[in-house]
Amino acid sequence: MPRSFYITTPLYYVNDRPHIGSAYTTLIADIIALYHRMTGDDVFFLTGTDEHGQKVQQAAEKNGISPREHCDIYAARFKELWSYFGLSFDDFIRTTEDRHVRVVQTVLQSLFDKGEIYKDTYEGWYSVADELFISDKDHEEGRYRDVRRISETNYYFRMSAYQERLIGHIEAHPDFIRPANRRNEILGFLRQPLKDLCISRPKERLAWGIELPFDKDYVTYVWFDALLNYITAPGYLSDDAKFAAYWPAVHMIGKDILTTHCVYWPTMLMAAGIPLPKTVFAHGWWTSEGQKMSKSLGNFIDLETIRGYCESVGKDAYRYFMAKEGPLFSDSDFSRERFYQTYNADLANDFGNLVNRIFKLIAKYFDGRIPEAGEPGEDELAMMEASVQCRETVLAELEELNVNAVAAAVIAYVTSINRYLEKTEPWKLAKTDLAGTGKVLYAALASLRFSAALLYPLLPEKMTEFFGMLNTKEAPGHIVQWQDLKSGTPLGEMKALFPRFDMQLLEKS
RNA sequence: GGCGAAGUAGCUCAGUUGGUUAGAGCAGCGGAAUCAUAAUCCGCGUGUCCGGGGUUCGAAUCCCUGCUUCGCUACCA
Repeated sequence: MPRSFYITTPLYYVNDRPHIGSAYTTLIADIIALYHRMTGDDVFFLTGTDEHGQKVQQAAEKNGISPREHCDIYAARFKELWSYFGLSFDDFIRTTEDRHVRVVQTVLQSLFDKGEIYKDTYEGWYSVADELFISDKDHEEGRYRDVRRISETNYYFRMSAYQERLIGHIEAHPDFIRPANRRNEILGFLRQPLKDLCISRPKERLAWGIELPFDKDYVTYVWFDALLNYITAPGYLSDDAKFAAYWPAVHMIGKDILTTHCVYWPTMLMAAGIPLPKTVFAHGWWTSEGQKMSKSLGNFIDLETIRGYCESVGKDAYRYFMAKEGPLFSDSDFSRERFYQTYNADLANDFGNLVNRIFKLIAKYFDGRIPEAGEPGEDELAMMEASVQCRETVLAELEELNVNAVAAAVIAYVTSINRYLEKTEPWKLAKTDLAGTGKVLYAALASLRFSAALLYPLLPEKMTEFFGMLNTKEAPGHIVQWQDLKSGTPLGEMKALFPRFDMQLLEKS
C-alpha cells in the first residue's frame, strides 16, 4: 500500500500577475511532488486561483465584463504559465467553482449552528475612497483619505476560543510550522490575546462572493473562501475515501501569508472538527539584483523576464536554479550573474560535460555500446556505495522539504563521477587494457544514469532527453539501482543537454 | 515602541551540548591533464569569526554592552 502525500500551493489571486514569487512556490511544490511520486507515493498536488473579492469586482466593472468573465481571462494566465513549465498538479481549483461554494456554505452553516459564528457590530474608521476599514494607527498616521467613523454589522468566527489549543498543537508538533524561525514568529504572535475573525461583508459593499447560507444579505469574506479549497479539492463532503486518503496536507506558502495559514486556518479546522495540516512551510522571498523587487526600480521579475531566462538556457535550468538557490529558509537574491554562474557550474560543466566525456569515450573504444561491467574493483564499489548514500541523503532532505540540499547532494555525486574518471583515466587505460577500460566506463555510465534519475524531478525535460540518449527504454521518474545498467545496449545519439552560457554576453546587456 | 532573528573568506552560507592548525560551494590565482561543452582534476585564503568588556585552563560558540541589518506586531496580497 503506497503512502499518500498531499501538497498544495496557495491559490493565487486572479488579479495579480504571475511573477517569480508564485512561480517559485509552484515549481518547488512540483519538484517535491515528483520526488514523492518517484519513491512510489500516491501524490495529490493542488494549485488554483482565488477569484472572489472587491478587486475582481471593480476590475470587471471597469472593463465592462462580468466578474466571471474577468476571472476566466486572468486564471488562464496562471494555467498558461504552469503548462509552459509542464507542471504535474492533479487538480486546479477555482474558488468560484460549484464544488467549492457547496463546501464553504456547508461548513459555514455547520459552524453557525454550533455557535462558532456570531453576529456583531463593529465601529471604526472607514475610508470611503479605499472602501475599507482602517486601524486606529492608520488613522492617526493619516494615510487614508475621506475617513469617517461608521459602524457595520458583520459575522465573526470565535477564533479566540482556540488560542490555547493552537499553542498546544504547535508546541507538540515541531513539523507543523516550518522552518523553525516562522514557528517562533507565530508563537510570539500568539503570546498576545487572539481576537475573533470577521468573516463577512454586507452585499451592498461586496457582491462578488459566496453568500452566507444563514443570511442572504452577506457574502463570506476571504478566509473561509480562500482556505477551505484545500479540503474541497481532495473531496471533503464529496468523496470520503479520497479525502481520508490524502488529508492532511503539506502547504507550501510564502512568508507573507504565514498568519492566515498558521492561525486562521488551523482554528477554522479545529472548530469544524477536521484534522490540522501536517505541515505549513513558509519560504522567504526573492530579492532581485540585491534589492527588494519593485516595479519602479525596474528589477521586478515578471512573467516576461522569467520567459527570457527560460529561452536562453531552458525551462529546466530555471527550475533547477529556483530549487538549488531559492529562499527556502530566508530571503535569497536572484541576480543574472548568479543565475548563469550556477547554470554553468552545475549543469554545463559538472553534468553536461560529463555526459560528453563518457559518451565519447564509449563511442571511441566500444563502438557506442555500453561495455561489460566486469568485476568491480575498489573504486567501482565506492561509486556504487556512494550512490546508495546519495539516495539516502536525498530522501532525508526531501522529508525536510529542503530541495536546496537535495539538489546539492546530487550535484556532489556528479562531481564525484568526474573525480572517478580523473583517477582511473580510461583514455590512458585503453591503450593497454580494454577490459579494464570497459569496467571503468561502465561504472562511470552507471553512476551518471543513477544521478540523472535522481535529478529528474529538478530537470524533467532534460533528464527525459538523457534517458532517450541512453537508449535503455526505461521511463524516467523512478529511482534506479546503480548496477541495473544493461551492458551491450547501443547508446543513442548524443546531444549537448546544457550548452555552456558565455558569461561575456552578460557584459553587453 | 514591544518581541524576535542575524552580523564568519570577494559572494552565498556550514560551524552539534565552549576544546586540537575556523570549513564548504561559487568566483579568483597557480599547476596537471587532454576523453570532454576553454569543460575536468589537484593545490592556494595571516579571514581583528561586527566592535568593546567579562566568565573560563580554553569562546565564533556562554554573559553584559554598543553598532548595523532584518522579521513579526493580524483581520490589505
